[in-house]
Amino acid sequence: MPHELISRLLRGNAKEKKILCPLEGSVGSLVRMRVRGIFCLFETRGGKAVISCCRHHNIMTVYVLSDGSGPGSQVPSHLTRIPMALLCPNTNYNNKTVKGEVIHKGPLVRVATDDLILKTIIHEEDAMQSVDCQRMSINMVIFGALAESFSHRVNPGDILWVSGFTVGKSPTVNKDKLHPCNLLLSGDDACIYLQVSKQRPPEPRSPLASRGSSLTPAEDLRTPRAPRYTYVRLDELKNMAVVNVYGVVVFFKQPFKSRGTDYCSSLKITDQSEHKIGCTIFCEKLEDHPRIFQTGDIVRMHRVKVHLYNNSLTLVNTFGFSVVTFSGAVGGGMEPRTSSKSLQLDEDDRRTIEELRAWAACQALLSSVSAAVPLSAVQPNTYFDLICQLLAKASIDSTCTLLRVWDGTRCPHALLKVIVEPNSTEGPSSFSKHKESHIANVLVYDNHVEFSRHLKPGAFLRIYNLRAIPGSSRVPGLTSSQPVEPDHLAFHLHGGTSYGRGIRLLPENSPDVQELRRAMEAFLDHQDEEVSELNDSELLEVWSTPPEFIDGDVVDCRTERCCDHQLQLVTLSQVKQSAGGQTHHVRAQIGSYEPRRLHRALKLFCCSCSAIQDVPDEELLAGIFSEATRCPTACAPPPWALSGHVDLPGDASASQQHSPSVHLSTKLMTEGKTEQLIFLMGCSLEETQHLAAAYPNVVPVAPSGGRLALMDLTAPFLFRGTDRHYGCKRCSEAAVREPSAAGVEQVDEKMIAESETCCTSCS
DNA sequence: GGTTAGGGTTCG
Repeated sequence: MPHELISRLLRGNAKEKKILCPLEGSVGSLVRMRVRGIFCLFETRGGKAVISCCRHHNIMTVYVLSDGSGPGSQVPSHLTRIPMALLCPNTNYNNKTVKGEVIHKGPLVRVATDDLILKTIIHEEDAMQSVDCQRMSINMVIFGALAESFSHRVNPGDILWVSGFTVGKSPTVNKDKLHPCNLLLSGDDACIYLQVSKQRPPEPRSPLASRGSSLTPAEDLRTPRAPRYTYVRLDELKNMAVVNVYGVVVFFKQPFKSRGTDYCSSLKITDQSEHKIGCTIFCEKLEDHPRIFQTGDIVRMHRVKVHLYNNSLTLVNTFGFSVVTFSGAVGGGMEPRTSSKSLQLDEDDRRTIEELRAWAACQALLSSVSAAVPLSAVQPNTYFDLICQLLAKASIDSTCTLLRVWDGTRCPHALLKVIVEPNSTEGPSSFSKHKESHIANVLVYDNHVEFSRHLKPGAFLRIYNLRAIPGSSRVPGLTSSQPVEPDHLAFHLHGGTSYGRGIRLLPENSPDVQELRRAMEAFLDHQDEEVSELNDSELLEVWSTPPEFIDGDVVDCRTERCCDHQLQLVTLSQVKQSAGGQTHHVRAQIGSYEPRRLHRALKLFCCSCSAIQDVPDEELLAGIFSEATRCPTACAPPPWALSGHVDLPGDASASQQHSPSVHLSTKLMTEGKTEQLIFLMGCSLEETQHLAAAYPNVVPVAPSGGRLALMDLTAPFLFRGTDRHYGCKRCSEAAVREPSAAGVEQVDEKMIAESETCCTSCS
């Protein structure tokens, strides 16, 4: 194939890509060829091969502009800037450049074996350029090595100058309301000049990076390189050295406010050398501190300095410090906990972590440490960690705050009651009798009062070194008229940070929170049974909202009502004081609602067979997805699909050991709608959502009987942005088929549902 | 390239 033809194809419109060419060699349904450095994908059709896709595998990548003399000064002078608003298809943009700030960066998606695609949105700031807002942000599609380099180098907030691009019509303009064109970057000429956002922390200086020149070509990240970091064992530390270390946490304190400008974390780590080394971390921002949940966690620290203090070596963070924490559970997840934007995590790191986990599991390192205890197992006169959900909180006085928490289990001991004013409570001031019996009142003192100020009801917490005290003495807020209850268990979080005393917010994805949710779910299921036996007044208490009756007349009941604002606005307290049977106009903020788990109040409705089914809750869905990820079985992709692997960006890919794959319809590809529909296999719910943000239609699939199949119909069969579309378990016959979008401008849920023989019941 | 803290239970 002549090089000129391919060059034309690369720059040309979609129609030109359908040129027929003679079949060369053995061709299956798809074949890949390399012609003068250009990868072409051919699809057989009637003894001829049709070019499906072809990309130049260029090596040049993203240029990072040097700091200094002002933005844009190093962009080559032969390039003239063109306002984004003036871009239109089929125009020659040689020697032109478009400038914009990255406002969205999609994941790097691998299609076939050698091609990569990344979608990003850039925004043009300068007001002088255009008054048309829609034309101020544009989708940019980057192919090949440039996409890979972009994925590693560029982040939202960075400023780009783009050249060597072509301009095509945007297939998503109706949906995303962005510029009607796309910027397409592939081939030799495509070039990106990058000005890293000032807000972004600088990356560590690589010894490989060249210095002194105004333009620094980014490293070619596909080539294996020497390990970026070396780690020093804890028995080989030398005073005053700046080192990188790995260690198992044997002691830690949550960050606390120092007398200086920073928060201070104190921890002690060990490794196979059995040396225990204390570490002190000073950082102004809490998020830059080690995110340690429990002893046994593994930390990796870069750029800590060895100091000698009291004849012991200690580590203190120094310039360019970064830390990442992992669970210490053998065989556990590798989700990195870090604020670092440029996390590097390779096979060596994973091996080091697994080795430390395996080693620590055989050591008696953690035997003396207080483990987390559920409320059902709390013993009087002990210190323990409590993993719980905050339901409500109330300030008692300047040195004491009440946290009302639960973990779904019930403490066998009678618990201290603390009476506070309902209007001083954040969160619900009362609960059903059943739930109340599962709630622990935790009194936190002194420095923990300040931290508690930031906590919101609903948050998941780990409270460290909580003390269970029987026969409580007088409690602040208790008036003399209230009897002291001698045999009740009180929970105190004393002031100070001894023994790591403190509170930590747990993220939703932590295994502890997932376990907590299971316990709460079990509680709620049990409560549902009880509610059905409750009488009316108890129901009122549970639902907190009076039934829709006024003077015995049924009030019009709709999901949404409009207020005509004819009545005078009154306060809730005025309503409470007024006689019944009146209509009021109030404006109020929702303090709480029941049922807390809204998915219980919403149902999916099938318009074909009128079946009603529950909306699955997130945890159940996450379980279905992770189950499908865990059991990778061999699966032949359908003959109509072009298959490849997905590289998820940053942390996500680093933390997953699975290998997600993507299947694209070759038919859609030839119709120029490649990205309109992707079939995704082996991704977690979170990853699927992530990709759904970048691609208009994402169908999760799983192997079944050696073939590609839809997932269990409990799960959505289609993600469209944040919308989820479900099949009907009763009447949908789910199957994966190649969709046809001939003559259709845009792929939508209806079209997909029809081709999947799956009815949309709700979204 | 400068401070902070430098684990080891409150005293409610």
